[in-house]
Amino acid sequence: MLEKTYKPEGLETRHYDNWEKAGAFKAGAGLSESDKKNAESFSIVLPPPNVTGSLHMGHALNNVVQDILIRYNRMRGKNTLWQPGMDHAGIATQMVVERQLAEKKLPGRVALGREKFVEKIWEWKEESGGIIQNQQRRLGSSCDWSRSRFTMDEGLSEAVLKTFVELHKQGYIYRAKRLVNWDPKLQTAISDIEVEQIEKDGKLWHFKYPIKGMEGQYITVATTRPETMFGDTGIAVHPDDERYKDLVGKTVILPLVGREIPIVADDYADPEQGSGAVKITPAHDFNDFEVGKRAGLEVINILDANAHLNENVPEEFVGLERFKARKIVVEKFEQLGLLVKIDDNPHTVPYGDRSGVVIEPWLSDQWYVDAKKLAIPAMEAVRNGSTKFVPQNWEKTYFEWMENIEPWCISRQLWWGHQIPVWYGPDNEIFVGLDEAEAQKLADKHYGKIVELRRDSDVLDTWFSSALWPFATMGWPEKTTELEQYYKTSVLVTAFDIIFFWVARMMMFGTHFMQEEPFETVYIHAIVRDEFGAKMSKSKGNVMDPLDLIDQYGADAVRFTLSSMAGQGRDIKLSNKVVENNRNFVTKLWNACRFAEMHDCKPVEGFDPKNVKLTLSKWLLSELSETTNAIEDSIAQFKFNDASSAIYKFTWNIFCDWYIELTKPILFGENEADKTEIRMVTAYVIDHLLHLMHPFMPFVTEELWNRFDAEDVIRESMLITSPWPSNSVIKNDNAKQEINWVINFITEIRSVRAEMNIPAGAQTPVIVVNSNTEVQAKITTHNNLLKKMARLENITIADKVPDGAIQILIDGVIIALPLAGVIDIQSELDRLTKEMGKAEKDVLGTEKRLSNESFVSKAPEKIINEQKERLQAAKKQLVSLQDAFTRFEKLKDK
RNA sequence: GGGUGAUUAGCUCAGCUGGAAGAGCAACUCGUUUACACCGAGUAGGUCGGGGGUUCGAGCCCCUCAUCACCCA
Repeated sequence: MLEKTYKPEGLETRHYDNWEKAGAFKAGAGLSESDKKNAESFSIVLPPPNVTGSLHMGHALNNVVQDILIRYNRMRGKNTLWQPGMDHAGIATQMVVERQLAEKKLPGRVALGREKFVEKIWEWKEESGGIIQNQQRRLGSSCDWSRSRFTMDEGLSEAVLKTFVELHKQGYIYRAKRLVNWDPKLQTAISDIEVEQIEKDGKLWHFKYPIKGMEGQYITVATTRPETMFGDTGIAVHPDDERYKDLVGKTVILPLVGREIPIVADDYADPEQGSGAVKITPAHDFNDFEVGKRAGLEVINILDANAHLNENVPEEFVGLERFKARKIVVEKFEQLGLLVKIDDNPHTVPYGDRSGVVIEPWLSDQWYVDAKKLAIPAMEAVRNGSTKFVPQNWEKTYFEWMENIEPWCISRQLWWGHQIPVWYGPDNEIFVGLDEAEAQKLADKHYGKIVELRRDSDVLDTWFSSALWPFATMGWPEKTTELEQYYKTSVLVTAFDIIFFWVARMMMFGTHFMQEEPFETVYIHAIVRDEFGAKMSKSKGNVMDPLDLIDQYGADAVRFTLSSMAGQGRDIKLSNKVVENNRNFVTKLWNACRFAEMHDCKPVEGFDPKNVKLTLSKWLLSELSETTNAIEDSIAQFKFNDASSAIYKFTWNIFCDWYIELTKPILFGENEADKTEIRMVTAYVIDHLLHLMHPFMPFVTEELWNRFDAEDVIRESMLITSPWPSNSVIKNDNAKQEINWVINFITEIRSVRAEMNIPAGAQTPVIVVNSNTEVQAKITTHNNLLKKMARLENITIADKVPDGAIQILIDGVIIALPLAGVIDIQSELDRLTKEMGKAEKDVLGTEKRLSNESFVSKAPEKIINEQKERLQAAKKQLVSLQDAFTRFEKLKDK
């Protein structure tokens, strides 16, 4: 006997372990060897989370969606692969370990040296890396853990090196001295998208620079970064700016430095901004760099890797930290009388998203991938529909990014990562090879003698390896059977803020190396926020831990919540309340099964749903059939919220609210044949339903399925690998109509009873007027049912509404409840008045519409007929209400 | 500054190619009965952000304004 409520604790891990032990997560699970080859494939690569990461709500949603797809397709007999793993998260991991060493007061990174430090990271990884994978298990994610990969694995590392060498050979990778986003704290270049632009209340300092050869004449420039003035190599004004027209071509003497720098004309200078003249510091600003290039200005780097002033500034300033330098520069200008004014100036400042310090555009030697070229086939794949975005409008974001893509800086000044396979000769000649021996061979050939080589100390950007994920995890560069079976993958599931990070890069490398894009579909889901719509963040303290929620409500409730919210636009606002409601839903399902168990509803082998006799059975099977269709269609369109609501409605509103209630008179009754049928149907429907629900709520369904089997039938498989039910049951409109009539009848009477404050226990007689044989047949068939559900004393047929009876109209048939004496006449008059008001409005509205000539001539016939019918019904209703009103009024007068 | 999206019941959101607005929660009323109080029955609640247009007909299409959010500069 099932307990009164479902208790997920313990049971979830038990099922999970069983599944895993049985190999149910493995690639191709549930299929025989020969079927594996023949079956259609369905594959997903999990966007690899950070090895340092722990599960947050976004991951949870992401996993749930993928798991629904995988479980569904696995049940449908597809050859499935869900490839999990992690990436090594260069910066994040290095930071974690450095922090840990510092906390333990152990020698730090530099003291340890590269080799020892990397060893420490591996130690850390073995011990505490990858917590997230166990957390994913708690959610029920059914990935093939036996295939789990790590971007620093041997195989993946090889693939990474090969990729680099190949791309270099093909001319897609080159070395260049450019401005990069330099993180002075982490001492590495970082990518554009790791830079967060934050709005700050800054200042705009206006400085006067003396013009050479024009005694007492100055040009005023405005700057947000006074300290960079040491690197100024020009002043730009707009070519059309009348104020400065005459000055173009002249030079100014840079204060504090004494360098002579030109005034140039360039569109970049905005006459509306500040003074209209802008100082140009090509080495320390991305825009200035471009201006400098156009005007042929000198590039002077004035900062070192720590963002302190270097030896390119006057001696007294050398070594100053950048913000200190700013203060001093302003003071000096003030002393010299060259400070014009200081305006408040809110503007955005770039911060490193990991380090939290202000990022410095900094000139340095780095390796680049020519992303512009690689982007072309990657864009084409989306344009020609080979890869589809769902929802489609995200392709705009993809194109937007791809079309404006910048060269991808792939070198990082870190120790944790794939060291770049580049060696330098004594004269800095570059040799690229898979290993040192190969590079040495090239060098020996080049120099004609043996020389000592020095390896590039930088590592590759983590995304360089993640970009290979969809195929390197399947064994590339080898030609493996996995690649053949599972590439291109069916779908990538991710959030929109990741389009730039993963999707774009995987698309570029996939199309380039595999000659085939990595994904059929890219499904983009929303971002999970707190109940007020704020981004969850540790500093705000509004983080909802999915594991807490699972502990509190069970994994199935969490999963169902996320899937039913998955359709929401860009933000999902999550609160405990919603999860609680879905926990209640799980309990509801549990109790429905409990009811079935109590009434001995066991699956019967050989039961054929086509042979049922009772209308009630036919109706339920028809609804089930429709629900199955709805779920299948919704999943096919990635509308997980629609699928969820179809499940919810069927289970709660159809199966529990009506079917179970309607079966009670039978199950508690005497008709054994009917009873037997209802038992079989109930068991069959539950069995079918558990299958439908399993992808969404794997634990409770597996548990129920296990406990809910026929005594003499031993389950040969677990629900997870048992086949998706075939939907051969045909819709039955007649049964639907009939049961809906019954439901309607009951609902209407209940409604009036409640409104009239008839005590819940009181049984009332009912008189049916204006009926026909069809209605009378229904009443006869369902007499018992109607009486029980609507609390009726009896149902009689008459041709006149008795005085003082309340009346309800269903499809033109009057249902009268003779309640004179029981109810308050005035309140019935009020009720009738209200009803008449509605009916009248309906009549008038429809009449008006039908008398509109252009409506009648232009609207489609179907609509016109609908309106006519509507008018008829409304009129009938109105007349009948008016009759009732008159009768009651008379009663009142008496 | 550029882009994207949102605005529907008190709250959170559905609403397919235009045919008289739906769900869950919350609120209120009432609970006979053993699947379930993590429940049941019922009630109330909306000028679909404002304005204009197209159409026989607009929550949906077009224009415009407003507010909010996010992304990129």
